[in-house]
Formats: sequence, C-alpha cells, structure tokens
Amino acid sequence: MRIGELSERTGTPRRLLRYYEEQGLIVADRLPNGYRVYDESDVDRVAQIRGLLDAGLPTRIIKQILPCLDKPRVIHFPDATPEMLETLENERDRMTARIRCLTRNRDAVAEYLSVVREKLAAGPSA
Amino acid sequence: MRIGELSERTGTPRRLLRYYEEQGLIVADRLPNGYRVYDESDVDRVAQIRGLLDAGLPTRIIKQILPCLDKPRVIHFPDATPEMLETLENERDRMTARIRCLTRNRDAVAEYLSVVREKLAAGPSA
DNA sequence: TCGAACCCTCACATCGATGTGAGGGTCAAG
DNA sequence: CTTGACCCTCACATCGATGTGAGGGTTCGA
Repeated sequence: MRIGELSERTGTPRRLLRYYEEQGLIVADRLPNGYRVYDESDVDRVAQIRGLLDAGLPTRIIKQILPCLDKPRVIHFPDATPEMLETLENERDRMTARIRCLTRNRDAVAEYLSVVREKLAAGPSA
Repeated sequence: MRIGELSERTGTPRRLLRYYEEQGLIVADRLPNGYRVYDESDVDRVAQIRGLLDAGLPTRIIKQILPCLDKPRVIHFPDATPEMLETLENERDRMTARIRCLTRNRDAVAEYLSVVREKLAAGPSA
C-alpha cells in the first residue's frame, strides 16, 4: 500500500509517517516513481510507534527498542554493544517506573470517578 | 522550605518548579519578600508531577487528575462538571492503554535482554 | 560594608513532535 | 489533453517542556 492508505488505516498524518521514516523508525520501499510502499506489517508497527510515543518515549529510544520485538524469535544480537545493552536496561527500568506511576494514578482517578458516580446516583441534585 | 531546597530534594530545576506553579500544578506561599515557600507535601507532589510528565501526560491533564488524589479521602466533587468527568474517564482509559503498551514493550525488551545475557554468558566471543 | 548565595521576574532560545503549505511530479479517468 | 487525486521534497510555524541568562532585590556572615 502507499502512504495514503497507511495513513488512513493507522489514523496517522502522512507528515508523521514521513517523519518516523526520517527518524529511522520505519523503512519504506519506493516505487520507480519515488512513491513509498508499505506492507501489512507496517500497520502494526506504526500503531506500536504511536503507542510508545504517546507513552512518552522519544523516537531515539523507540528506535532502539523496536528491533527487540521484531519478528518472532530472530534475535540478531551480534550488533549489541555493551553501551546499547545498558541503554536498554535503563530504558526497561524507566518503563517499569512509568508503568507504576501510571497505574497508581490511573487507579486513583478510577476510584475517584466511581465514588463520584455513586454519589451522583444517590442524590443527583444534592 | 524555599525553592532551592525543594529543587535539590526533588532533583528538579528551579525553572521547572516555577513553571509548574505557572501551570497551576502547585501553589506556593510567599514570604513578605516574595520568596516562595513550600512544605514537605510538595516534595511528593513534585515527584508525582514529574512521573506523570515523564509518562507522557501534559500539564493540562495532570492539573485535572491531581485533585483526585489529593488528601486521604476528601473528595470535593461539588465542582465536578459532566465535561470534566468525561475528560477524566477518557484520560483514565488513555492511561490504561499506555500501561498496556508500556507493559507489553517493557516485557519484550526484558526478554530480549535476558536472552542476550544468556547467550553472552554461554559463548562470550562467539 | 561588602561579597556570596540566595531569591525574584522576564524573555528569548532550544528541542522534539506536529501542522501547514508551497512548488512540483505521476497517473488514471473523462 | 486536462483535471483530480495521489505522491514527492523542503521549509517554515507551532506547541509544550525545558535551558539560559540578564537585570535586579534580600540576607547573612566575614
């Protein structure tokens, strides 16, 4: 598929698909006329990128963790330098911290909402 | 305490403490000379703000969810408009989505790391 | 009284993610 | 051949979070 379809299917502006490519997060083949072509797997990949961006990770980091989830179990770690492994470990820990923070606050918001809803159901205009 | 101490204890630049105040995330009393004064609870509050910012939430949203976790159980929902409740529900769901995305990817990174570590332990230079 | 170490406000700069549009090719259908 | 719907690159604009520094007060100890 070309960029327009991918944009529509992922709800992502074309501008951003090009930006993600520029940042090395996705690679697109080109037709002889220069048009980008994508395949089905790019739909998931873009969704993943957007999810991570939305969770606060910068493209620089996303670029590093994406290969870890590539393909089924084809771990191509020969190019894994010690610095890179350390970066990944740090990022794993940061993600864990984020998850904890988000969970705690999400639960608090959820509880607040349920209490308010309960009150509203009991005495609407009180 | 004044801004310098809070900055040091939270590892947050003074500039940002002032910025958070400007965004309505924290309120600081003032000494007669204009200096900001904070109390112990602000240390936790700043940590919470930073955690949420790091998790990708904008100050505008953080400002809305902070009151939900304020104090023990003093829910002051009289000023809870329907729009606000809807915003909170949306944000709760977005946080849940973020948590799922982060967890999935964190686990993948963690597994990648453990496999690589294992390989390295087995045949270091192979 | 002077200097160091605080604090203040204001304002411009940077950085990453994104919006927007100019200027211009490609291609299929009328 | 032309029009409309695609696509391209390039470049400037915006927005939120953050850096940086100018210009200036306050406090305190040497």
